[in-house]
Amino acid sequence: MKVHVQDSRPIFRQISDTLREQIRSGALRGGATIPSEREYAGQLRISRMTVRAAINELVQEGLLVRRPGSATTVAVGVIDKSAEGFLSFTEDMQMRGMRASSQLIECHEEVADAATAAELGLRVGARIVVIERVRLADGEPMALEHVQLPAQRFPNIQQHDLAHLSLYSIMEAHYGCTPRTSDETIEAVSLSFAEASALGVAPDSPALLARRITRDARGLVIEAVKTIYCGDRYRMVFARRRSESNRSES
Amino acid sequence: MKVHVQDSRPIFRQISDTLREQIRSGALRGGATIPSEREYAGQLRISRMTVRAAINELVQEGLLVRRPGSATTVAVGVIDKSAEGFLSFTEDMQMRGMRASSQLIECHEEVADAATAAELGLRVGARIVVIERVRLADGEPMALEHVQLPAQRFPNIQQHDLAHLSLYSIMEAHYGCTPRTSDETIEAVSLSFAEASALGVAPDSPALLARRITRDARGLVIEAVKTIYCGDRYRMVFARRRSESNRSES
DNA sequence: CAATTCAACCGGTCTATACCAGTGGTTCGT
DNA sequence: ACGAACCACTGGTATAGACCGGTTGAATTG
Repeated sequence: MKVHVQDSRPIFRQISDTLREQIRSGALRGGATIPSEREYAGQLRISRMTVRAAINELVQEGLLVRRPGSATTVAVGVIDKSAEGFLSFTEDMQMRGMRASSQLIECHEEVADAATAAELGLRVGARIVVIERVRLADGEPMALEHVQLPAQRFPNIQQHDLAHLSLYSIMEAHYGCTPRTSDETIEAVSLSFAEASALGVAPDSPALLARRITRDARGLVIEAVKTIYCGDRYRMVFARRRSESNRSES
Repeated sequence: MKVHVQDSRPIFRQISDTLREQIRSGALRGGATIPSEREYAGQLRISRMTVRAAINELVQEGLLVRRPGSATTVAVGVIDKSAEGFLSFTEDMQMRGMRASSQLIECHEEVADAATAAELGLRVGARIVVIERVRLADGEPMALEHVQLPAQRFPNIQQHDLAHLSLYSIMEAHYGCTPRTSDETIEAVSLSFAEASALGVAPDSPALLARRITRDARGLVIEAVKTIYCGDRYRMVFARRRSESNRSES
């Protein structure tokens, strides 16, 4: 392993990126012990604290496990980090190796009622954009999606290609808005006749109803989404991690 | 704020705990700016790096937001951390203010078939413990739970009070085993006649089927759980966070 | 040989210091 | 009045050293 001064990344990130790559690529197997912090420091001629910062990142991500008094090892059950956060439908399908697209059913501005305004953190009467789409995966109907956005935050968002682009990528590219946190609930429901016919399945089929409130880094609500996933076509995948009660220096 | 030498916690944890409490209690509102790192350091007569370690924890948890060149502020949309990890059924119900209990349907040892052995990371033929329970919340049937454990890791676990205790608390107290990561899938299904009658609802009712593989800190599988949640009684709650592409020193 | 001791090594915490790159307000010159 | 330069601040990164308590295996002792 080497560190380069001309690299724009900070040293500790160069190290963590290298280690991450070695783990992902399988060069470092699960359970393998990595060299000690002092060894890295001496080898690379950098401070031990810098090495620790690098290793901290990977411990954080669940890739490494520290054992005081003993060596640091590569975690065995590695969590797929992409499944840890939350994804837009487009991203979700991409991850499953499918192509996402949409049939636009509705897209208009309207005035927020009390409940919606509360959800989005707006004043009653503020304008919102409502987007309703059938979401397709490789051309097959997979879900019904109902999105509400604050109109002021995303002016003229209707003009973009809502049939093929990820909503999050549009937000990020054109409005400088990055989704950061979400509160989500999931329940099982039976499809109504209208929903079932839109998805091309039998009425009363079981389905997942997911509601999501998404916020950006400042804590502002950027969308309220209600998605109905076809029960026999969609399975939601999670990778979760308990925070250790015995936290470390972080 | 004060730090105490006689406190067994490390200094940086004393600080982060205090700050966490101030945020949770509302003494520090969302959006409020906290004193600078150098100010804390001077005030408490400790090193700035120690202050950083404390603040890092809270940034990590999404409670604080750093803004280089400017102040660190309390995050606005605060994620409920208890909903971020994964919970045992008992913990889940506790969080909702309900009392969890169980009706034990099955509890026996058996030999793992190929599929189960693979799930639990055991050799085919290894012994496993199977626990089947109806999970009740405040006395009402809420879910059907099917748990498989490696028998070797949890000898005589059948002896414990599986009707009232959290499985995780038993694991932790008697086997020194802490759940750390989980891979989970959730789908919508219709209840079979048997399942419906066990839960006391109509057949073909919609339900959530959750499958979970749980691992400890070493990456060893400690349980494989299949839970069927009654659709009209249970709603799954998540708080999720996207990792920022622009990571910090951590 | 078994039990104990001990030293080498591990990560965990903390200090004091240094310099950088941004941010935002003040001040100065036009 | 207004832009430019400056400066006092913020967090971000990195250094080199120190001490602690736990782990482990080898050396020593009974």
